[in-house]
Amino acid sequence: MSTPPPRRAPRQAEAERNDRALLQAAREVLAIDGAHATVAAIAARAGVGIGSLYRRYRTKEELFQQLSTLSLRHSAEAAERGLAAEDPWEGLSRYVTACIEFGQGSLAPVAGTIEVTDDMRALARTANKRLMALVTRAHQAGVLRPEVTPVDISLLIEQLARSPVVDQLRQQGREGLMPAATEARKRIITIALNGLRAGNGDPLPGEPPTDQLFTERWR
Amino acid sequence: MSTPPPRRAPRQAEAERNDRALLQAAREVLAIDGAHATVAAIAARAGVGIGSLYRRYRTKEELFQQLSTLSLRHSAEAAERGLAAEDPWEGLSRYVTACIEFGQGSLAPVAGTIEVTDDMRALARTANKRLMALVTRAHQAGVLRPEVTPVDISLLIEQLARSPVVDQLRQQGREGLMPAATEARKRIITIALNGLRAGNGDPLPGEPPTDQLFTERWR
DNA sequence: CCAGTTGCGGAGCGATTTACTCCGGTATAA
DNA sequence: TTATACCGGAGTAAATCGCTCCGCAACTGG
Repeated sequence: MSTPPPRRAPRQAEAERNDRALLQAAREVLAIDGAHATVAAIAARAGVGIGSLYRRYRTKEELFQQLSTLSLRHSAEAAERGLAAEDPWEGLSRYVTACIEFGQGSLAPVAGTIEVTDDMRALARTANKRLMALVTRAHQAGVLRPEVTPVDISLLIEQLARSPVVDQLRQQGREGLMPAATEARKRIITIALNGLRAGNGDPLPGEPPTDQLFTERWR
Repeated sequence: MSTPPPRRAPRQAEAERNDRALLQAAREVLAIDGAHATVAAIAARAGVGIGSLYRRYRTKEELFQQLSTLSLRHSAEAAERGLAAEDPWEGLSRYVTACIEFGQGSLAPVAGTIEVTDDMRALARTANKRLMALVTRAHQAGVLRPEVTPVDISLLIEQLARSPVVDQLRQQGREGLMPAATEARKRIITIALNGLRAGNGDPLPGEPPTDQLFTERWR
């Protein structure tokens, strides 16, 4: 009848490692399989049993929500770091690079399939506000093509956030070629970033895109 | 006992229309669902019965092989047109644009899952030879960044050949936003092409990628 | 060493989805 | 009208899905 004394969980460290592995694995599997990503594939890639996944997240949707929240938080932080940089171009290009490397783009396929929480909405607003500041500052410094809008930047990030080469080599298990693929990917990103700089090449066609393109997909 | 006179097939025109619709639908579904694309989804998007699909192609693999062959043929032809252009930059950039618009990138997920025919190998060789010529000519004219290799170009095409925004809006059936998405996509492509031009921005990092990255994936 | 507790992996479950077959019906040329 | 070539999609066995459950291993306090 006595209250048992509080005890430190025996295997808590392993649990935390597993959680991180699950989140990273989920990003990778989502990048490869898109909307058809399965919990079995995620658990397998994390080197973790299915049971452990379902102890931490009650459903597949809950896992994806957590993934989205973390991604948005990371994006907001990256934008803050970008604004902290002295050089406007450095700030913007580091923001873009950070978003790409974190695997922001893996989340595209879950848009519309999960319920958007208030947390997610607030983080998205913050990140977007900071991105606008980054773009404005770069425009004023004259280092960014004047026609480029924040939505252009977001779409460019989304476009570069998945790497067909890297994803497919991962899927085929050809780990030996991965370093070369990662290097090649960095070159592609550099090319795209160079295309954003002021003074180079053809003007951008069409009207500036509205952010409806970006928000509407999450319903 | 007389030989029956040759007759024109009653519904042959419809059959041809269906074939074209199937191929286009396959490209779209592959772009959205990747390796998990199903025959049912392809037939439905084409507005055609499953039976009609299987009358034309004995298996799913046969359909994908035909798709790959057509895509390679298109790529070789686009490179030829590029070489025919007078301006070296115009020739290269039209080749890139043509490859992207044809949906070259939809095929990435089928790499390694289908048997490569001799036809496909020959077409790939031709296309690659012409791409090398395009790149060399652009280098000699001094309009292309000197570090850029043909493999860089191929990887850039692959990177741009799928559009996260467009694909997802299609999947969600939001046809109303598609024109805006298509315009926005063109801006992204222009940005990337501008990044290829000589004289702008940072140098490309790392070693030039080997074409092992590109060939190995088809086993 | 022994209990006691906590988290582990994965076999198994019912429901769904898969590639593909088969056949009754329909559009078209003669 | 009749013959023919092609159509759509219900149906089939097999595979796969998200998720539950439980026997077992790893760790802590005595």
